[in-house]
Amino acid sequence: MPSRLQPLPRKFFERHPRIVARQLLGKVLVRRLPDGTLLSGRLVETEAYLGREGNDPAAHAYGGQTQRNAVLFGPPGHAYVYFTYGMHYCMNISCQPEGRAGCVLLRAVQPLEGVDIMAANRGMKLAADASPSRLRLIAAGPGRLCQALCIVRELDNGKDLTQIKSDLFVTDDGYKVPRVIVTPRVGITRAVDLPLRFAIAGNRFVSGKLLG
DNA sequence: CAACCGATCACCT
DNA sequence: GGTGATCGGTTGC
Repeated sequence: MPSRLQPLPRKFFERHPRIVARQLLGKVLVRRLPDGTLLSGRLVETEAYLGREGNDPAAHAYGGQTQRNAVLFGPPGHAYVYFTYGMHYCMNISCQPEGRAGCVLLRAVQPLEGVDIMAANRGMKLAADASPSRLRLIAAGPGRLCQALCIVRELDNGKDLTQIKSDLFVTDDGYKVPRVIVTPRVGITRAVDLPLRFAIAGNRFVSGKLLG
């Protein structure tokens, strides 16, 4: 029961985004809805974005602090949720000590609890015998992940994910990641070659093609 | 299947 | 006024 477990502590997120992105693989993202319903999924794909000192032109923090990206410059372990392409949210977690703006983008989860509700949030009707390829469409990709878990900028941006009472957090259920694949990041036009995308090798719930 | 395109808007220059 | 850390439908090989 991931829900009973503790949120990962702030120290977990205080490290370099590359380390945090790697270490988040296999952890469980938990969302508690207002009515108490639990939605959760195992993180199978993440991307690191570096702070200013990392000289990462693909990162939102690259141009310095603005109103939009202010959360990234705050303490680690907070949600940075932004709206893009006119219709999608993306969720990141701030990393590194306050003042340094690294973060990790959550790109995909393998649905665990509340699968039917997450599918419904995505406008899908799931048959009882839904195939893996269909289950994949629930949360493979940062926009899908947010839609499935009801993550929106208006309510979730800036939320502290390390509080025991938080309705959005990451926890460790003891799962061991068998093998990790590292690739360049997806959907960016600058720093396209940096190997900062991490995924669980062979996992079907990763966005794009099956890796490893 | 890969490639392309349209949707649609917050944000920054 | 241009540009996206995207998605899903359509087109065409």
